[in-house]
Amino acid sequence: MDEPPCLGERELGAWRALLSTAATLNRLIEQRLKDDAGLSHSQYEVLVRLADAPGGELRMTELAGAATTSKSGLTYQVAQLEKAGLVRRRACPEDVRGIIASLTDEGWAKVRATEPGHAALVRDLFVDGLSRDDFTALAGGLEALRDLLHTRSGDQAS
Amino acid sequence: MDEPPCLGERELGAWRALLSTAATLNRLIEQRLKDDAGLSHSQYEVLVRLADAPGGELRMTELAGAATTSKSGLTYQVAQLEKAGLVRRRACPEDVRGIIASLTDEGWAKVRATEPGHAALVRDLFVDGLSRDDFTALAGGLEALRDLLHTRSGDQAS
DNA sequence: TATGAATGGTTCGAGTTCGAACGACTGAGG
DNA sequence: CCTCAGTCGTTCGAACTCGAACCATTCATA
Repeated sequence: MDEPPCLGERELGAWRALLSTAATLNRLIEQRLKDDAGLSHSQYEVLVRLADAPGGELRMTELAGAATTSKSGLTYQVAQLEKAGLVRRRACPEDVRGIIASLTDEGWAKVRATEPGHAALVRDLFVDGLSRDDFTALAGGLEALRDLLHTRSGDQAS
Repeated sequence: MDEPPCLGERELGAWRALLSTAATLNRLIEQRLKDDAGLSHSQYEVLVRLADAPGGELRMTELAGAATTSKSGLTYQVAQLEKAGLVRRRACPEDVRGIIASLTDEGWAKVRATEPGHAALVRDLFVDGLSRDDFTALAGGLEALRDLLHTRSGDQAS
């Protein structure tokens, strides 16, 4: 009944499954994206976040907060995207420190062109592998975990 | 009834939750491991795989197959671990090409010293966040997905 | 035995990632 | 008006990652 000092079979298996699944999925997605659109996964994520935002623009901090990358990593990726002509950067009117990243026309076009193939692959690899019920359960668990971790991440302050 | 060309709310949410959860979890684990033991997450994974294997040794290929990293990445990490004195490499008696990586005494000690704290953190962040039933469902889904992807990954041959 | 395909592991170069340190700016409290 | 803590985004150096190219060796087949 008492908690063992280390993880049991069950927990360890689930943990490894999470790591392994995420890694493999990431690798396959990355490859497809590279072949189809010449984008890395993180670059594509940035583009999609922008496309989802009103007006296709977002401040760097908001972008970094939602993303899977660090502040400095975001700076790098946005610079790459700007070099590629997919994103433009401009000053934020309300705060001189702020920088707003916004999609160019070319950026919009790239997102529209890339999204269907990407979505199809995600569906193929991730969604269609499980029964409807299993998928629902998985989705629920993941979202609960994400929310939990999100609150946990912001708790460093005294 | 027909599948939409793009992912629905439901699927997209789950997909992002998976990416976000894995990334955050990885970051927190990495940090703890670095502070506690001076190891990166991938290094720790290599050590644990070895500790799980009979005799604390495994051939490079077997190690790479199970791990979340590529062949060349593994070479690099094992070299780091060897420099740190935690792992030794020796020739494989049955196949001159092969290399066997094995834990040193110091490697065993490191694993034993690090595991409890690591396990506690995984339990805290990953396992204890969900109810027993939710966790079981999540684990089942993840393991099914991993197996599916594993077969899918080996299908490149004609 | 010879030959060609496949495997095991390393090396190499380019790209990506992170955290720490930084300069610029804001906003609250005296 | 000052000052001082906190925020915004960038820069920097070091570490990590990957795929492709590469030898050495094995295995299958003739």
